[in-house]
Amino acid sequence: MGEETIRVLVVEDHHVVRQGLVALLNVVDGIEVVGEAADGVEAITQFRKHQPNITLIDLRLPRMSGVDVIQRIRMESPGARFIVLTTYDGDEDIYRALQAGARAYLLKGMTTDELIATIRAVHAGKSHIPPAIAQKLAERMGTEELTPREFDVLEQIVHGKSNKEIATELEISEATVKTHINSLLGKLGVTDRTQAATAAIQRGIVPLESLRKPKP
Amino acid sequence: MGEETIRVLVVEDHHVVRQGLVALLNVVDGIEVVGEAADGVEAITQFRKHQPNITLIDLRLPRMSGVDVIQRIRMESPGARFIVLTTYDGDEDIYRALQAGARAYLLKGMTTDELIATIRAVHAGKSHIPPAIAQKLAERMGTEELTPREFDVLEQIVHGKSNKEIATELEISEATVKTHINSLLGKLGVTDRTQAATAAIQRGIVPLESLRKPKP
DNA sequence: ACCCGGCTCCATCTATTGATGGAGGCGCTC
DNA sequence: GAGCGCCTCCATCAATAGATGGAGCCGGGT
Repeated sequence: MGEETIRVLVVEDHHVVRQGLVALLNVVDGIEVVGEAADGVEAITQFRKHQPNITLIDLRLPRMSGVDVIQRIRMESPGARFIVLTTYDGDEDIYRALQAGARAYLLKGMTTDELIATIRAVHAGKSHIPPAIAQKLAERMGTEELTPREFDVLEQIVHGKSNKEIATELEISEATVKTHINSLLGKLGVTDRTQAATAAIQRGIVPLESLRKPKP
Repeated sequence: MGEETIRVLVVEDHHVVRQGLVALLNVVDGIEVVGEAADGVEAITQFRKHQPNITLIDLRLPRMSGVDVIQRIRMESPGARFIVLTTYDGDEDIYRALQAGARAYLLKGMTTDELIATIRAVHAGKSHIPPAIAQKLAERMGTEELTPREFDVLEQIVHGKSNKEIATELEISEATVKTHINSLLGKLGVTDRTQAATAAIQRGIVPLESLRKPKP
């Protein structure tokens, strides 16, 4: 195995980073970049077109998230192999990406050698999760899952809503909002809504980007 | 002007991104990468050693922040020219970097052509701030400055402390804490501590990284 | 059928938070 | 030295937030 050239698709929205990656990989023996995509939708198009052996993918993408792309492609091509490549290390994203079927998770701080070694390893059928990431996953395991409703409430809290506003927004009573808050505080291991908000952001449960714009 | 080769120093902690940038720039006519640094301290060493015309620098660096590096180097070499290159667009960092003397601020999403054009422009003595960034700066201008004490309190709020805990931590009375909170809420344009916390994170006033570890 | 977990609601009580107005000290600037 | 902004403290009040315990409904699984 590994005799043939490894065909790679690079999905990354930052032009310079993507072009840099392509430049770096194309000079490596046995690796060929067969396609590039700058957003999630393009990623799927490019995947179908080139059927790469390995897809190097960032999770933060315009139009469709990396996690969604992985899920979607794996439905069509269960054998597809993904290496997640990202700067961000929010626990939640790591978890979701691996759930979706990513074989490896690399932070952008790794060396070129590590990247290449990982590409070869994953192509050979192996998985690779760095110790630092494995650590976070282990920590996460202890964490209880939030119920859908608790998640809704948490989202509103992060967006700065009061209990009354949340009640109106979700069309439930304020008492129920408090009930949900009470249980999510417990699950997150925090003691008040402010801690819940920062924890949610820090762990990537609620994306920071959702704060930028007021809302429709 | 512009006859000679532009000597560039690349400061970026992510290996693949840095190597990608170097690879991209070195094939450009009239630009030569004379040095690389992966953290703030190394950046200063490399600057002294190579005296580059342009320093391409990320703000998020280990050991010493990009803003500190710019300030430090500008004290020694007031003519030094910096182009800030970052993914993150927290208002506060933009402001501080430009204050410190950066001539241009680019997001990593730009194209290679834009990057090269900016390097040439800055070398020719011009400045370059993209419209999106200028926009944020303008918005920021309307914002009142927080006093040192208000900042201390805000920091504690983001870290999930109660008023009582903040009072103890800062060795002031709870009443004083409330006074500070009241005025910082006004300055931030929010109505409660939870909104203050998310706003602080979103605007980059309190770095998200400070949440990772509890603290000594 | 029974049980369990999630979602809903309720009432009650306490603690925390935020608003307001007033007040003295301190250091800087005009 | 008068004025100004910051920091400190105080008291008081109203609004929110959080804890607790109890309750009914529904859907899935044993």
